[in-house]
Amino acid sequence: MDIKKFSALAGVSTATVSRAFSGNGRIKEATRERIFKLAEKHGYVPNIHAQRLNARRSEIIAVYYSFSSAPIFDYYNMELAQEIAKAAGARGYTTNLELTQRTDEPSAGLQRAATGGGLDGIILVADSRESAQAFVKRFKRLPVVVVANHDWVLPEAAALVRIHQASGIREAVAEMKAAGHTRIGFIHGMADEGKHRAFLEALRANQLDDVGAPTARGPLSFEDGERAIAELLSQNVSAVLCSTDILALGAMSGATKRGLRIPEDLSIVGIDNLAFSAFTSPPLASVGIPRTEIALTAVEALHQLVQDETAAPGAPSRQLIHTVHTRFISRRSLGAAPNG
Amino acid sequence: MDIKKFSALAGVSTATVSRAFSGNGRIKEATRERIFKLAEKHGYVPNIHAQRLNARRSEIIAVYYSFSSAPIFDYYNMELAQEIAKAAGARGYTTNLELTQRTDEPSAGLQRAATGGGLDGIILVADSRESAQAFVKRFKRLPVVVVANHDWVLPEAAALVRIHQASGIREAVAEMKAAGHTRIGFIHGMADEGKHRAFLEALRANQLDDVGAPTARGPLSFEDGERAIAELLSQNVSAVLCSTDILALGAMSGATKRGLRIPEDLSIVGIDNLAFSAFTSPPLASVGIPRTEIALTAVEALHQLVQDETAAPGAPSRQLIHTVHTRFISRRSLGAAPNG
DNA sequence: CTGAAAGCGCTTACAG
DNA sequence: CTGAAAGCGCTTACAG
Repeated sequence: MDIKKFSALAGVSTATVSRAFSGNGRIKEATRERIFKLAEKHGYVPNIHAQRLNARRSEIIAVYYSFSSAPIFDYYNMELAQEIAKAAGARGYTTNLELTQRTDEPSAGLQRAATGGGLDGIILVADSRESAQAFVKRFKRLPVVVVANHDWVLPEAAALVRIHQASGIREAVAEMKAAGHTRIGFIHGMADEGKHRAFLEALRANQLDDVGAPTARGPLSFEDGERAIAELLSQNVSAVLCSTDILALGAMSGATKRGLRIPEDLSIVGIDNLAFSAFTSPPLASVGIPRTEIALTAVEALHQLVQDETAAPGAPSRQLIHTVHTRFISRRSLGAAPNG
Repeated sequence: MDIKKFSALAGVSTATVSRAFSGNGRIKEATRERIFKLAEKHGYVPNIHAQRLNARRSEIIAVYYSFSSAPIFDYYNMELAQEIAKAAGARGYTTNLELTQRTDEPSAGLQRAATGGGLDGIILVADSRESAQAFVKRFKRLPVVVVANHDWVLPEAAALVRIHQASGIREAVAEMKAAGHTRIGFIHGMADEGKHRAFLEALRANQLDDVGAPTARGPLSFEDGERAIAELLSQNVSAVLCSTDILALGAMSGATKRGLRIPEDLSIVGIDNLAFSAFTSPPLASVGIPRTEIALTAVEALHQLVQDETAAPGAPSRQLIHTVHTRFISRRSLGAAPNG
């Protein structure tokens, strides 16, 4: 049943049917109602592709993750994707779940949709400036919002949502200091120079030794965390900040295996505040990322770009920059220093 | 740049350009190459909505979760959605990430897409027969694959992927028995009658008391697990099977808080085998769900339905039923019974 | 308020 | 192998 058959059946023109469904143009309330009733009865629904073809708009966005090396679609990113999908849905957009094996090579589906009008825009979650830049360049014509760590400057991006990791990290280090820790280690994640820099700054701000701060590489998995903590323990740390909660959980596990109690013998703090981090044993103190705020901000920014593009196609617009702040979440894995 | 401008520019008809891109119809290799070069140069890409309008096909599917009460889009479902998106991508489909607040009311976007031709099909992950039936009825015209627990019969569903929870649960109980456990408790999740029944059967199969087996309700969160384990501990269990890993983690946490060591004093086993369950402390023994197999099977089945529908629209086809088996994954949270 | 008709950007029988 | 033309199912100026 297409609009032609249906309009004949309803005894009106296709134009009238179209107006009834789109809400555009004047139409008598009575006719509209009659059309709706009939549509319901005969199961007529406008074809969405014909509408999109006309509108040159799809109401679909994609969330894409661009990483500097291995692709990670881990819990953190899943939770963020969820929030974005929710915020996008509230704005009338459908969200594509994009997963890809190669970080430097968007999937064929994404490519196709993005260049062929199948996507109104993309929210790019990127962990390195280079990959974000490459991505933005590749999809020059499409509205792209980049969600990024704080200290990036990305002139090419039309919109930028920056996560100010430093605020939460500063709070975390202050808490550690307050708990009597003076020798604090750091476990690296992927492409986390920003976090590490913020950590060093926080040490200085708290009159702690930043030059001699013990460091170990993750970068990614629970096992990486287990391995890394072993390294750090030989360097006599009493507390460790980890670049991600996953690494922190690995670190807790590794320390426990070595017979240490957390937090009595060793304090561990993560970054990300995953949903389950509140429920590990002990519960993991972590730097909380405001996912909902990030999602809302990114979707609003994208919507703005889409609107602007509609209003004045091709017109250069001012870069939108938003910054969201992180906050330390205190939990039992951070305790008093052993002999403080 | 549309096909008209571009074909003029290339000095051929729109038909030829179309054939170059679609791969349908004969076309001289040389012309095709020339067209590709030119398209690359001028940035011409066929409009995807026009193509879909013609094809009456979108190459988009949705994964939808239908739950008997509160909506849950937890780690388990996220991991499954990932696998489905991956399998779908390999088949050329894009996957929509559907999240909804009301379980009985698909989102407006899903509704619209599903009925307006925006979706080729839906993979429905359902935890109750009723909700699955209602869903299938609602989207009568659309290919729907239902991913469900084992013992469902769902005549309305065109395709069914059944997760045979009983096989893994049987193995789990056998292992507990082998470890000397004779009094095994169960923590309920949501809509998990199937799992519970399998548990009772497994007890009987192992000559254990199924009538007196202590039981507590979850149903959902870590906290639920913490609460439930407290109930069970007063009933003198030495091992507990939990309906989900999340509940199991809560149970471990609750038991630990009460001063019990796992597995020395109490053994805990989950169901789902989440990615992080291998890394909790102690690592959580669990019934593994073959997510990749489920995803592949579901996508293949859906693809099959789509193909059938294309070949013979409206023709009733045989119901596709696949069963995938679960398996017990042994880890440290299951140990010898205290005084066995 | 409603309709006839052109147009959105492709594809595909049908001819050649 | 290639082209002219009708068609996919809507929308929207333009008239009335």
